[in-house]
Amino acid sequence: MAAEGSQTLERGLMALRMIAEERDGLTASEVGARLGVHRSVAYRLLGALVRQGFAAKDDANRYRVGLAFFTLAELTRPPLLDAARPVLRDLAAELGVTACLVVPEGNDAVAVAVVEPPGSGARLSYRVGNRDPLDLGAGGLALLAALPPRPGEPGRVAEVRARGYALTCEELIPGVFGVASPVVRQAHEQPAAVTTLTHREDLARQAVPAVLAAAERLTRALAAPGPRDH
Amino acid sequence: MAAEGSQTLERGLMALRMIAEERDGLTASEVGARLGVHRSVAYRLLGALVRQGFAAKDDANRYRVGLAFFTLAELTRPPLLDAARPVLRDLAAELGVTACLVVPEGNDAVAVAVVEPPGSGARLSYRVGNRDPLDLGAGGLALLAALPPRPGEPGRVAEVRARGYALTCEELIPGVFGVASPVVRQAHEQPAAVTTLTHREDLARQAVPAVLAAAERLTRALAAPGPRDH
DNA sequence: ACAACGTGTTTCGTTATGTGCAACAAGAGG
DNA sequence: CCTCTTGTTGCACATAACGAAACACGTTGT
Repeated sequence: MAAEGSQTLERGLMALRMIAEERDGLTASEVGARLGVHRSVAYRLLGALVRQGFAAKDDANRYRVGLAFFTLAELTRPPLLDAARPVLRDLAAELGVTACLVVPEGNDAVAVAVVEPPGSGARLSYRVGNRDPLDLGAGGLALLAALPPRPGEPGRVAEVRARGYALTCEELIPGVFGVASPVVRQAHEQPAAVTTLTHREDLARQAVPAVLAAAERLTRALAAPGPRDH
Repeated sequence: MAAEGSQTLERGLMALRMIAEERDGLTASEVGARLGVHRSVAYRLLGALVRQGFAAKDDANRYRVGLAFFTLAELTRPPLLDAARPVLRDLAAELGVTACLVVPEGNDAVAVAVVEPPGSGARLSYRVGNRDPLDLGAGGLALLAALPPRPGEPGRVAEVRARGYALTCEELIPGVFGVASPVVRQAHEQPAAVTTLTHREDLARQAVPAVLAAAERLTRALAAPGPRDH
């Protein structure tokens, strides 16, 4: 089940990920260095990305993601993301914590949306695309509770399933508390979970009702037929 | 300035675009047929896309876009798109027309967001990613009016610049009228334009004030510091 | 002023790499 | 039952990607 091959494609996709993750873009030399290949190779890879519209070259020869990337992403964007944004924003504003939406992939929980609280106070930053094991952390536990039972899942998942939320203390990151609640979806669809991060335990405990309400609100929003913007 | 090469990468990116544009995904054989290569080649290309997370294989061996694609798009998503969605939605609902946001690329106007009116009536459908020449159609003219003057731009651009909107009659598609107004942004930033499509001329003329208001609303929303969701 | 360095960019020979074909397994349909 | 199509994997060959070298250009430092 290996099916190796397509070295060039893989390197090109790595380059695409690199320029997407750097807000200021990258030069061909930098991409080559990170990829461990000669500058000229990176130059050609980036040229192909540009020709297909996935990257664009700056005035200063820095490469950033291109328009084709945005338009394709917009075409395939799941309604879940549009529905989640206002819910996360309100949650972050109400509690003053960082609010995320996570979905399962393999044995990980992946963050697909993150909203940090308004204002200039200290905040916990969590990036879209971050992944943590499903059996560690509030978000992953909430996902496990929404998924069909698996062999070897942690015992406390039953508790999360009964209560409707998960509260974890410093499980993933020292000094960080998490509160999460699953978003129920169609039986055949992948679940999701709303989760919040804070470094104060009292805030985490107070957050429980709001997180539960946010997950329910999102569940209802997905059940209702959303605006058709296709 | 040619810089050819990277055939494999280009084919892989084409495959990625294909599976993103088909809502139901594609099989390896279908991708191979459209690409003009052997099934086994498409199979290996798609395998590389899956390994990098840009594609995912269905239970029925159909390939769709993968999680890495969404997370990268979310990381690089311009604030313009988030700000535009409610504006376009209100505009579409108020007028009962299709509302779009377009940005310039090269000599084309590219649609980056489209909202169709609610309800089940007949609607003009326009897809994200569609591109039309800048000098044809209301959206393109509005962009030209917002861009620094170019040699050889159509004479009526001056008029659009003065009035603040463009109204075109069946310029791009027979029977379709367009109304557009530019969104003003920072001097060094790319302009955008709000545009609407309808097949009734009276609706188009009545739409002018609302389109102007929507473009102004979006301009103000971009000037204000948006919520930091990073 | 010059020199030394780091770019972007192109050309070129070599070799690794992707390609196409064939073959096998599995499933659907007739 | 047979047939057709699909997914999947070896294999030999030819292509296409690689890395080095070279050139032009702009910076930086001396």
